[in-house]
Amino acid sequence: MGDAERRGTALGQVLELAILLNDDMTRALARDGLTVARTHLLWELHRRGPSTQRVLADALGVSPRNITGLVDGLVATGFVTREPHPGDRRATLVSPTGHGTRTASRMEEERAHLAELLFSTMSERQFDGFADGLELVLTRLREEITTAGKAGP
Amino acid sequence: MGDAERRGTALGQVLELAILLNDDMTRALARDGLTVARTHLLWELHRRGPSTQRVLADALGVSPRNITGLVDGLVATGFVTREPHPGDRRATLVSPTGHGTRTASRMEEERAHLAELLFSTMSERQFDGFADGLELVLTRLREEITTAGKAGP
DNA sequence: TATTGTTATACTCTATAACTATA
DNA sequence: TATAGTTATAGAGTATAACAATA
Repeated sequence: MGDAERRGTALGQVLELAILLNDDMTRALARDGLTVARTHLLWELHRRGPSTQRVLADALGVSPRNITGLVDGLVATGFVTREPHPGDRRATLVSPTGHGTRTASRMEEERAHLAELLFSTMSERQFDGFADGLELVLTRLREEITTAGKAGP
Repeated sequence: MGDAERRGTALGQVLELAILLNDDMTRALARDGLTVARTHLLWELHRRGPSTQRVLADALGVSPRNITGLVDGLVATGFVTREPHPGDRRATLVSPTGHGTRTASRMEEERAHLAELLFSTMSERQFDGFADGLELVLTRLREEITTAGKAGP
């Protein structure tokens, strides 16, 4: 196998990994009554503590209108609450409920468990080699994106 | 840094890589008037040649109704055609247009270019280490999915 | 009776634009 | 005048269920 072909194979595997991880997460979240987008919001809230919708819109990089919808869904399913912001009557403060906090914490544990599961079969040397390559690929991709912004399927 | 922490960092980087690749592809496809889902269909068509919608539904793992919508979009934007199936008057045959075929071919080239860009800075040894680890991670994840089907965010 | 694709209906994520209430 | 969040509108992706035409 030539270099180009081996690189193509590796890229294919990276893309497959991305798809499998995404599908797996989507399935797992659905069991909790969550979607990927709503979980992303819950996650930011878990990290930042109670926040205005404006802050969340900037954090997630989506429109304020979109945040309204995501918060609507999370309120309806009991993961967050919407309360008047003390001090700015235009704003609302979104906070995780107990259920929301417990769910986010559990997801942290499950993520650690997944990391363990994926990497525990590797030898120290294998893991280091993988981690080094990963770091390089990520750096290269970040550069490429800030430079131009183009890719294939 | 302990093992658990290093594994957590690596998983985080894998997830970031997945997100960056997805965003990058979405942006690039939008310039061609395509979306990820429509491109996936065009791609299958490019590989399989003219196919019925039923076959495409099975190939993409989505509902026949969804294929109707995706094909509608691709017909409207000139990437594929819908014709009566000779031999089964229930079915329709979806085929790539010249534009569709050219676009798919160009995407193949761009993909090879991306692989080159991501991996060309690595030494032979680095690449091999990364590819080995990637193979292991993918195998482990596939196992996990067929076994149960659970993960974190 | 089984299969192919459609119409009908619904939910989620996403965006822009116009508008309300407040700063 | 500027900001926070909403309503209004729109498009894309996804699903199930009912139905038509054909096998």
